[in-house]
Amino acid sequence: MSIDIPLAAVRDDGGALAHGSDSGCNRCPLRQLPPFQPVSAEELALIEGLKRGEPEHPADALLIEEGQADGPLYTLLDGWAFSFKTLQEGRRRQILAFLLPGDFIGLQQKMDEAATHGVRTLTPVRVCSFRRDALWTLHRQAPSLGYDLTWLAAHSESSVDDNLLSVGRRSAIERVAAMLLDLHSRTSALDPSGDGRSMPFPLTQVHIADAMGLSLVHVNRTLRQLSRLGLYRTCPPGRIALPDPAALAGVAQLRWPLRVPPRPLI
Amino acid sequence: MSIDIPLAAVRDDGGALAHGSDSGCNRCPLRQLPPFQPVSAEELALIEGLKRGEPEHPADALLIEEGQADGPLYTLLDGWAFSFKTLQEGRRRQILAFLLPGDFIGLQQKMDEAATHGVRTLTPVRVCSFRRDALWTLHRQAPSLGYDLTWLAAHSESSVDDNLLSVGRRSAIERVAAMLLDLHSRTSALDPSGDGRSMPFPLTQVHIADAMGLSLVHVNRTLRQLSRLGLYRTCPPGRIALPDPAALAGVAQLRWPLRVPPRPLI
DNA sequence: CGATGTATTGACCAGCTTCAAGTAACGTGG
DNA sequence: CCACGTTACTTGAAGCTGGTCAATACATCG
Repeated sequence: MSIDIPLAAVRDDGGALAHGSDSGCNRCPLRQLPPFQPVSAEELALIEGLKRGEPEHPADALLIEEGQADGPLYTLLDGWAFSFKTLQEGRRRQILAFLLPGDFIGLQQKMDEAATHGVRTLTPVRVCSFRRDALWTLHRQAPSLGYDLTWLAAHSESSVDDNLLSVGRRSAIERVAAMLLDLHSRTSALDPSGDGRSMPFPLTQVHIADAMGLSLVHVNRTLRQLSRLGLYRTCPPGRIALPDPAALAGVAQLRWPLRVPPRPLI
Repeated sequence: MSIDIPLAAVRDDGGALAHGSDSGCNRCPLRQLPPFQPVSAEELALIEGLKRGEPEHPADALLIEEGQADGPLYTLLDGWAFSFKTLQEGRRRQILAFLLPGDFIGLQQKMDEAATHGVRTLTPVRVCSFRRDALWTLHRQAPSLGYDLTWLAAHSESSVDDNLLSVGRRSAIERVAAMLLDLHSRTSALDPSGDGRSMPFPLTQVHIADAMGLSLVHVNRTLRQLSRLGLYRTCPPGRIALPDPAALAGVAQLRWPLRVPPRPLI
């Protein structure tokens, strides 16, 4: 059994944030990375004013519970997570999207009375925690950041769209290949020093199955098949290698390379 | 039953609601319907200023093409449409969501260089067409409407989330039942004078198949099965009846009734 | 009155699920 | 340090859900 109490056991080291040009957010290592668009000093100050801290959560922790009424608002700083929905009791969950550093968490839940999907960590994570009213304040005080929020919401859908296309219309091997490539592209963009062939991979085969609408057993067979084709290899601990991404893209019915658009970071 | 705090703030500082204005948008019949939240006179004026017209399109018309660079921006006023993605050549499309009056079309495409999904009409439609720069103008000049745009984007994902849950984790009969109930709830909310049992239904079985990740043949068998169970009946022309929605919800593994939250209309 | 699109049904079979069993890796406590 | 529990991974066998192919019926519309 995992720890399922969203806010318990979380240490929040907020309150000690500097408010100057040399402040914390300005030195946020994420902002230096190529995928993220620059922001003005004013925007940065506003964001920093809404920040509450950088709590950490362990692996396999529930950040947002399905149906939760007034959940948190985060930007994922470090680690992996995923959003999911479940059908009734006991039946397997459907993973909607995998969340990587820079992804915004809780937007959807804040737009509704109750969270329509849950969010759970895959690895230990560090998040940037925002005040409960951050969404409205961002919109009101900085239209450009409000626009960015709409951007994030729209692209969050885009990611689910891709997943739905896979689950609805691709065969098992195509689905798995497409998923591996998607994660490969996104992690590569976040790690300019990477070798472009191997990547961190904290998912178990159960996660792949839950994301792709497949059974665990069949995911295993499919991965073995990709192995035999020389398109997939595990390189412990917690990493995998994709020796030939272009060929994998051929299997996935995907045009390569995948586009990773520049994106706002809030 | 509580309204989200930021939303309440939006409405509070919005000033007097539009009552006596004689403008076109004010008389928009959609705005009178219960699912749609009221807007202030100022907001309404801004929206109206961005409006370009109310073009009509025939049935089965492509409103947005996949990959299109600078597409249109609409609110659907009358008729049905759907968004979709396709894999390569010849292979069947995946329908992502069905669009009903009040739904915003083109938001996602405006947030990217190119449309990530296409949009096609199901019936003849009338749309409210906006200027190309409407999104940014709305955010800049009326934060409350910018907030509404984020709301619309988030709920657009929510709809795809539901679909993904169905396609990934429900059996054929559960999927079809869930889809019928979703459309039933949404159309009922838009038609207070309806009888609550029958609804307009412009979809063919091919559309159902494309939305649910099933083959046409199997959709047909599934509908016949629901017929035999007394949960589904066609009542031409272009309508269906769901004699027992609660029982159908049981089949779909869905709690009934479905919540149709009050929503912004732009 | 063909042409087209939609619905329906049967026969066959493949992709995937389920069930079952066994292996490997790892951490924990005696 | 090893026995044991736990979790992840692997493989085989059997069977079901749903796909494909094919044929027919039916309606609408030039």
